[in-house]
Amino acid sequence: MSTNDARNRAVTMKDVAAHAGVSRTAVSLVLNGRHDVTLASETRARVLQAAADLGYRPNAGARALAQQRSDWYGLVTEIVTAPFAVEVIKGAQDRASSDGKYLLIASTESDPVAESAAIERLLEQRVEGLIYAATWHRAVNVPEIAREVPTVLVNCFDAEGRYPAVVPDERAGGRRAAERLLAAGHRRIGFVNLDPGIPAAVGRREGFHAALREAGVEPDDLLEISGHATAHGGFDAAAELLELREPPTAIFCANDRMAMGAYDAIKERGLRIPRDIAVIGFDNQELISAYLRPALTTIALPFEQMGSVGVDLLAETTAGESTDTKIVTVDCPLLERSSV
Amino acid sequence: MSTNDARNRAVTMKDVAAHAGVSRTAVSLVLNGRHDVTLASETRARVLQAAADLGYRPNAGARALAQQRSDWYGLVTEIVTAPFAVEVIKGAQDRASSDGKYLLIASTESDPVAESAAIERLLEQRVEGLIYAATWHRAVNVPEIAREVPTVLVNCFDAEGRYPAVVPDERAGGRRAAERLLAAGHRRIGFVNLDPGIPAAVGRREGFHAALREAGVEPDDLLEISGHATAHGGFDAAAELLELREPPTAIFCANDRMAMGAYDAIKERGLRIPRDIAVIGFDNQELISAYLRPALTTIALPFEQMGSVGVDLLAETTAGESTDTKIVTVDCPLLERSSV
DNA sequence: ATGAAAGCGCTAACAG
DNA sequence: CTGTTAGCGCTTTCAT
Repeated sequence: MSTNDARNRAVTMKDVAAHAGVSRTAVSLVLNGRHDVTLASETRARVLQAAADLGYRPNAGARALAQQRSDWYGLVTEIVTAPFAVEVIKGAQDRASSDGKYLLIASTESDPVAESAAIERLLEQRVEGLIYAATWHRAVNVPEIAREVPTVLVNCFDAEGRYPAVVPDERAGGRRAAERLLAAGHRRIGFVNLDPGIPAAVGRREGFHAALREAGVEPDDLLEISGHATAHGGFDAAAELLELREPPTAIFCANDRMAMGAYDAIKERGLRIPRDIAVIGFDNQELISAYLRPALTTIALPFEQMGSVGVDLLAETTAGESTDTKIVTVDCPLLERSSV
Repeated sequence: MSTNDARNRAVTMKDVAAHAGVSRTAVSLVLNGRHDVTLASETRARVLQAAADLGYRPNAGARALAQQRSDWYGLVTEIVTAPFAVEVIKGAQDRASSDGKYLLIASTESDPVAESAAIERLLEQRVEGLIYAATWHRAVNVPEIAREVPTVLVNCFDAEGRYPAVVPDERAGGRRAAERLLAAGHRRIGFVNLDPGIPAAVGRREGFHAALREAGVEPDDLLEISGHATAHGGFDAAAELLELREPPTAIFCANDRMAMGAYDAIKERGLRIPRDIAVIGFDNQELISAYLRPALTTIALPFEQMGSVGVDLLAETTAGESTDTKIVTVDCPLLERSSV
């Protein structure tokens, strides 16, 4: 057990040096494992022993000040409303810590003023870079102040392309969903899409169509509905689809919440999933998709990976290896469960 | 737009002092809004102007070093698996920032080694206190190292009572659920409980019984089942209840996931909620409860509030106002929706 | 190989 | 009311 606690003045390098009978420099060198300078291995051992004896703990702030380098990245996100934010954080944190960097997380509520203030705070802490993450894929306006430090966007992008960004490959995801359904033999596939215009709706639809055409199926407008992106929206849209003269044998819901609603509409009609009608979702919102009956086959949004790729991009930029504002796209894998 | 950016050496207080033609002390005094000393308001104005001109931004780390006070709290939690962690973070962050404190968030995966390491890291950053939050209410073993700094537990408690803690009032929650059902006229109420032994199961059951007895209803063992705490577990348990010779007219599910399963069991039998049978949940896992059809009436777990109370407790302890390890209990409100 | 000394940006006594 | 001085804990030349 260490000998210092919050009450006693913390053990410093000076104490360690004194205890080991060496200079502060020596201590610093040893403790930082600097092998570019050669020191007597006996000295090294003495220092290590002294540090252990005294329960020495480096002061990260002091080191940052001396080195002019904080080892911190700031992550700003709308944490409150975001079941997804957690995954981005997880991915970013893991990746960052493998680089010896830490994450300072600032949550905002998409209030631009609060957002700028939050970033200001991060800059006062001298973060070396910023990750700006959105909860749904879209164009964003990053506060100007973010330009003072390398910044990368996650699950969003700058309308004028001024920042590097990482976003999900919506198109490939839509294609993958369609292909899965086609592979199961479906030809009449209903599509319950999100609000038209947003990147997720556009991309998923494009991929969906591309896959259909490649399989020789012409997309049918009658089978496509844009619903309100909730369970209720999914319920209504699915109900509409099922009332068609020639109803689809499968439904692709552009998110899991709508799929949840579609399940209800389907079950209400006494139909069985997937025997009578197959359903595939998008997002992989675990809480829903894993617990629906039957469990929902869906396309996952790779939040964790986006977080980690975001940090990669940031590391590159910080290191000055690259200053171009490329947009990296990450794949949306299929999660096979039991609804197809 | 400010005149400094990441490339140029940042503007320091010295620069501001020079620009304003005053001493560094004066700058420090003005910028910290110290009204205990009196300075010429003209000086004050000059300093402010200079700071603005130069785009001065205080260096939080340097200030912390000088003041021997970081203004940081560390929050450690199993973030990955936790849809709830976010809410605790939100509550804690809001409360902390109103005290001028920041939160350093460390996520662990309930691996004790990683956990100690994470705390070690926080201590290196010289956090003034620690909040240790669990994702489900239980007794925990906090790493010894946490003792070096004031620490409070959220949604968990130390088996030996060595730390102050804030936990949900499970008992009152269970009582509230029962009372709601009783108020709707139900007398035969099924109870699908969590794994026996855990605080949530024990407390909710006690409260449930207490309310029943007060209403003159004797708890009936036949109506109580401990299920696996998932949608499947809820499905099976509800099915069992519905097969009873005298089935219940309402079911209290000890969490929303089980309620989700119960819905399916109920609907499969052609029964309507709440007309034929009422359902009440616990936890208020929004993604589920708000989107089920009908939306689920449930008892909310007050994560956000626990986070904020946790910070309060920590502030007290840090300020030395209190060193006792009291356990604060916070209320679980009823969320009225449409299933009762 | 080791130690002395300067400095990172800021605060806080204390003297003017 | 202002300026000087001395740290805070650590890193990093630069002599020795």
